[in-house]
Amino acid sequence: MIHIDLRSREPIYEQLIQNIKKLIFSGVLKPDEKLPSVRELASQLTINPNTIQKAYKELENQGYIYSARGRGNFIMPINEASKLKTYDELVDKLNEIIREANYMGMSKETIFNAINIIYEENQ
Amino acid sequence: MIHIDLRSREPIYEQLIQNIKKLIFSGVLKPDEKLPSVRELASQLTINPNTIQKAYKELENQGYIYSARGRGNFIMPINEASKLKTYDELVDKLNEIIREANYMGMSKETIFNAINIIYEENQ
Amino acid sequence: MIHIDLRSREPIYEQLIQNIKKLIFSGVLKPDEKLPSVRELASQLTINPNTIQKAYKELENQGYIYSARGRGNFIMPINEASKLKTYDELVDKLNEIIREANYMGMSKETIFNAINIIYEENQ
Amino acid sequence: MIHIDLRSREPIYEQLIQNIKKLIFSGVLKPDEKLPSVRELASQLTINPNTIQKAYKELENQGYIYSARGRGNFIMPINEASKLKTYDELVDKLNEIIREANYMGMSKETIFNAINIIYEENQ
DNA sequence: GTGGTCTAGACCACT
DNA sequence: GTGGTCTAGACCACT
Repeated sequence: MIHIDLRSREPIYEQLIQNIKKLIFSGVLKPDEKLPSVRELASQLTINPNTIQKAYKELENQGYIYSARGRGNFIMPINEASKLKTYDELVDKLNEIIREANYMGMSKETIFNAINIIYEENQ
Repeated sequence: MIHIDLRSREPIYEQLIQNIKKLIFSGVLKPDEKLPSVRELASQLTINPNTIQKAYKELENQGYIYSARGRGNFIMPINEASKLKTYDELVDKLNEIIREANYMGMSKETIFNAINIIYEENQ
Repeated sequence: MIHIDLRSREPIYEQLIQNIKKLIFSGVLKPDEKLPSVRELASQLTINPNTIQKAYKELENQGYIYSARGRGNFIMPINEASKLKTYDELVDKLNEIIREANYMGMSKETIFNAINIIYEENQ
Repeated sequence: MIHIDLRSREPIYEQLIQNIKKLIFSGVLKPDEKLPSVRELASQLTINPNTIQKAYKELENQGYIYSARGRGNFIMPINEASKLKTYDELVDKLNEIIREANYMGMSKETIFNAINIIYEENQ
């Protein structure tokens, strides 16, 4: 489920973060579900436990998981308020993308087409 | 022209990068135009020159400016190759946004509405 | 009574701890009074029970509440010893605050003014 | 200048953070001054470089220092806006302290006396 | 030289 | 068993 490219210039812990986020967003990992323990995932991926720990810590800082000492790491459930916060953040990111797309000469249609294709792929 | 919110939790050099990108995207800064020197901008904004340097360096890495030793930093002109590269990168970013939006329960319509509003604001 | 800002960057369990402390300090929660059960408060606030548990555990570690297995969590009564301990801890915290205030160029008067205003607000 | 108690329950990296903050607040470390390199401080204190790195990273997150790859870590200069931000944060902390002091039965005079003594000690 | 990432392996606190 | 901290030592990117 988790794929790490050890030859990539992207740090392993960053790849781990992106992988786990995808699993959360796609619903593979559900709210309050327990993540593999640091050691377990480390041996599964043949990656050092410290690197897993670093990724989990960062996911905790970003609000995607929570950790309970002696019990493990768990997926943070979403609620209405966190939805609003995320909506604001996503709109900010969309704004940046659209400004850059405009500068690069892409039309509004190009952007809408791209998004339509993404929605079809994600279905 | 550049507004830095020193009370924000966003690092100053990140804010600088975003500010300069906005000036590039909006056409205030034109291809091959010279940016203020590190020292000049530092004294203007009463910010540490090292912070300006860090922002310029990152903008150079991202391909938005180029530096000419002894002459200064300049806006990188766009060409077809950079357009294609940027298009691919923007689609990747859109993909991430849409995955997270889906997870947060936002409909396709919500996203399209947000984008329409952004286009109206940017006009 | 308890207000959680889910959009804040402050972790929810930290906000919970601060909220419950306020209720203790203001006398709303009295010594030996029973706190809502973990499940009860979780459903009231539509927050994950694990988060409530984490906050209760930390309040217990800090000496503000005690837990009686099978009966629930209760407000810890204060005694002379805990007063002395708290006094020393508060003086340590004040010391840190004053050192940072000095560094930031705030005068002694600024600090005393701030404290006077706080006392008026808390009346 | 930096004193670490290896037998303390407080993690070494936390002690390091507090020590460096004190050096900043007392003016021993000045704005834009270079901190000892990770390796240098590690060998000075006979502590592992990773632990120093962790402390420096956290100080960077908290806005007290900034890091420049290949050059070192430096003290973040203060400015008017960061003063305002800090003022707000310190008032929040004072508020918490005063609420707890009230609860513990300490009078306003007790608090003011404590602060006066702290100011005399810091002179 | 310097920060950033990573491995291998250990011990502690807490459940 | 599990997360958190720490040591010892290595390699890479950047200045």
